[in-house]
Amino acid sequence: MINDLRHYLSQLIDVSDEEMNEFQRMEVIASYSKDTVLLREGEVSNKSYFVLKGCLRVYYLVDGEERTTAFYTERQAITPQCVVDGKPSAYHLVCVEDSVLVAATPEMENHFFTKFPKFETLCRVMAEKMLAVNQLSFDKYMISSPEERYLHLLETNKDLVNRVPQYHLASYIGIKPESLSRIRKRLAKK
Amino acid sequence: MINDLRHYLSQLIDVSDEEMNEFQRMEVIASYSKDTVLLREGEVSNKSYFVLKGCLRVYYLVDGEERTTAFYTERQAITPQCVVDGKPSAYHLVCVEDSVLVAATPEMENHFFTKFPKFETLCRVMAEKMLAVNQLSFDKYMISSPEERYLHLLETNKDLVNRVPQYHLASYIGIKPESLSRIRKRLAKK
DNA sequence: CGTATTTCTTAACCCTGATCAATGGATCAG
DNA sequence: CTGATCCATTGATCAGGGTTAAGAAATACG
Repeated sequence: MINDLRHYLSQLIDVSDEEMNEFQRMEVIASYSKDTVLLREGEVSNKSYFVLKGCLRVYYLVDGEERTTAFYTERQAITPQCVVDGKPSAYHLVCVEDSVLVAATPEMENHFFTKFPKFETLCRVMAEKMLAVNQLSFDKYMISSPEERYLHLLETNKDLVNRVPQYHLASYIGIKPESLSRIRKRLAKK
Repeated sequence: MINDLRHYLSQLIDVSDEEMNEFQRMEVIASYSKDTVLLREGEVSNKSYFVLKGCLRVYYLVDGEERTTAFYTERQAITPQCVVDGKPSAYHLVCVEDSVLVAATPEMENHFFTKFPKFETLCRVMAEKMLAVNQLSFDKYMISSPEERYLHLLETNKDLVNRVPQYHLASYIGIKPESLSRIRKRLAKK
């Protein structure tokens, strides 16, 4: 899997053997089986993740009900809010599939940034891009109806639709599984 | 206003006269009157903004109707997506009030980062924080009803409720002005 | 295989926000 | 002061998602 990481990074910047060896030494890559809980509501973790393989899901517990707000698949990164502010996490982070992840703490990152400064520039640029992308997704969500959100998912993320159960997707687009069923039926008639 | 900026920055890092003078030289601070359009849908701008005073609004045009997705007030920053990806902007950015803003291009930022590297670390950390905050707002929006969103606004951003017209707020929480009126009426009865 | 469990679909009825239309208040220009 | 415009409110009716309950389909597992 380290080669997947190298391949991904090499598309963004030049990476040396030395740098990749440092990744190896820090033992940041690990496998997690399906349903592994990476972060529980109320916990304070210091781990950020980058998905090399698999799929993660973020959900909140609202009146005992799971409300999914995000999925993370290959080449996506998540730094839980508790890593940034040190407060108990408001949500759960779990593996929807068997997954291979890069897991790093801020300390490990700083160690790495000091040794290889260009990675800090990379991370700043990536964070800015992710912020812009996230803002855009947020906007799209706000200006769309559930039906439009489902169609948008089909267009831009068909992969995800096939990988996760529909009741998770329903939650993700802000409705109940029954309603997603109805929407699918409506759309099929056209 | 440069002193407001200095005061803000000094809460985060040590700032020297030399650094503030560089800000002056770059002429990044400017005033904009109410209703000024900072960015139009379809345009490609290279300007990022930081609000020293006033209020900005982001909106999309959906079927000829304005759909507000964000407000930015004092000490908030916005890097429009077009600055990051160079594609035409999907939204409009306008001043809701007379505003004083820091406006910078990526070139100006890089110039500054090269001269004063600690600002790059500051910006990376801020981008990461903003990403976490934005993700959290997104989540909150997703798991809330319009009524809950309005109550949440009152709790966390009463200031904004008093500064912008209700039909903008209604759009922001995803409903029509008439519905916000009804929600307010419902709530008043309790 | 066959059974259990999980996931998806359907139906009836309810509730909230959308739509359309009208009204009243506030603000502003002349 | 007087329209004109903008904004907030109200009412009637409509559409779409929520709720509840049942059953069908798919999947897992002994």
